[in-house]
Amino acid sequence: MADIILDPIEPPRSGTATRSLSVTDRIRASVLSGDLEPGAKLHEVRLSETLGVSRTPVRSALQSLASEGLLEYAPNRGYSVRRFRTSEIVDAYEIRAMLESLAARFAAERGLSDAERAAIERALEDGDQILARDELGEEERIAYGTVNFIFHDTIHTAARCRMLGDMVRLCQSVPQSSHRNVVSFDHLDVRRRHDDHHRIYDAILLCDAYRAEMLMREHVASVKTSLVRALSGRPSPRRGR
Amino acid sequence: MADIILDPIEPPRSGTATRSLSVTDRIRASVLSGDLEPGAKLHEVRLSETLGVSRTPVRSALQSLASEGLLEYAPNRGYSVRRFRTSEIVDAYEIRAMLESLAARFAAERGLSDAERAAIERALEDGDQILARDELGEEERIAYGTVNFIFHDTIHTAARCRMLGDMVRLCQSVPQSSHRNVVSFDHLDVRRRHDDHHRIYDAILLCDAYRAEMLMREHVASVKTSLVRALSGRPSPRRGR
DNA sequence: TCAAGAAACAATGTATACATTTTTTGCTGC
DNA sequence: GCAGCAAAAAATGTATACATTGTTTCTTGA
Repeated sequence: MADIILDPIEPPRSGTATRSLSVTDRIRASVLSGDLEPGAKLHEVRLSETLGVSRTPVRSALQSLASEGLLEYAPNRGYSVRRFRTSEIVDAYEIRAMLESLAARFAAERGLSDAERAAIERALEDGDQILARDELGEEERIAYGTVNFIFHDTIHTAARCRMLGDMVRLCQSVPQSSHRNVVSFDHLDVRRRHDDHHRIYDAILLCDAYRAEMLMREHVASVKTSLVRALSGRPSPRRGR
Repeated sequence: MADIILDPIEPPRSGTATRSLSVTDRIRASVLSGDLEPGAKLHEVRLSETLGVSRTPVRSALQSLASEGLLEYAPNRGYSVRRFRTSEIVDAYEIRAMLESLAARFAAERGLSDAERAAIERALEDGDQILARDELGEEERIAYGTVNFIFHDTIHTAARCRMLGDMVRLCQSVPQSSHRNVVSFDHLDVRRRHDDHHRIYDAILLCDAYRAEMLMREHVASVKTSLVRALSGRPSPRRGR
């Protein structure tokens, strides 16, 4: 039984958000980490006992996670962990490519704030520094993952479109699709994609909306390609350099 | 007070779905129709009394609608009808253009079932017939709205990508963005867009993924253009014909 | 032995009471 | 009259009891 890993929710110390939100985060983490296996049924009473809360916040959390697409719901039959086919995970990257390319276009059309420019430039410099080395250790990978996240997230913000940000988040809340995995690919691929970041930023600065869109679309699509390659077990092709 | 229009929920006659779902549909309709004004606060007790149910299904419904993006939620402060700026409604069409163009590409790449081919061809023929007249009455507009919906919905189905369908639905669940409005534009615009449908279907049949994508993107974007024109009060330009 | 049905069980759906937080009200003092 | 604070009111958050639905198990009959 997989829900043994779920420790009780903290006592209601003030300043904490509602129990419903805490429980939601806890269960979401269990699903995304794979501790709760796909297809597993989520019993309200069992969860409430494990987490030390009543069924009310548990039900609220399950409903939230279902609307995020992480759980399946059937009336009178409860919730279960959604099964994601590989094709769905790959398709999620195609969708992200469309959404993020639109975000890049919006950012180019609508301009960056000073803070956003600073954040991106910082992310680019930090990335340059991390990738200067020949080999990447676990620590560097995590660090670059953060840098990568900041770059993309800042552009989503600069797009000034809440719905777009929400949808990108939906794409990312798919098991095995988290941004952590992105950096676990080939070193050369990561460098190439960091190069993409520089180009995308240039296009946005120049208000070249078309180029920003196309570059971002290709950028995200290349992650899909790397993913497919990794899933099929084939090594990444050596390009002439 | 606007929630007078909400009649009580039907008694629990069997065969009906859960009260939570009924309440969700009821409140969603009130929000989309504009009976509940943007920014209005939704009090759980008041709603439960008006609808003749307890707070439990009301809370469930409010949470659902918030995750659909129709309501705002703040912990300990409840739910209110989300205000949509005009820019957000327009942006929703840009997002739809990206998503539906991807759906058209997927449909072209993955092929149509016999039933889907039949459904689209039926929609195209019905549309031809409706638009053959010189003027469109209210009845014809509603009929064409249905035809238009079937065309797009069938392509979403043919894309074989649940996440894509879910996201398009999110785009459509924006006030003033319902497909009903699409047909209330200029007659020539509607004809032009029906022509688009024919071309898109051709491209999908020919497995021309690139063309299907581009045509669909322009198709949805043109709705945005019509919307912007309608919002700004300018008449649609007469093109030479 | 197996299919069909009924009863027991267990799960989810709903109502309601209580707890906590937010908002309002009204008082006090300047 | 108004700023600031305290108490009261009202709203949301949570727990729990009950209702309804779904599932399992056991019995019964062929």
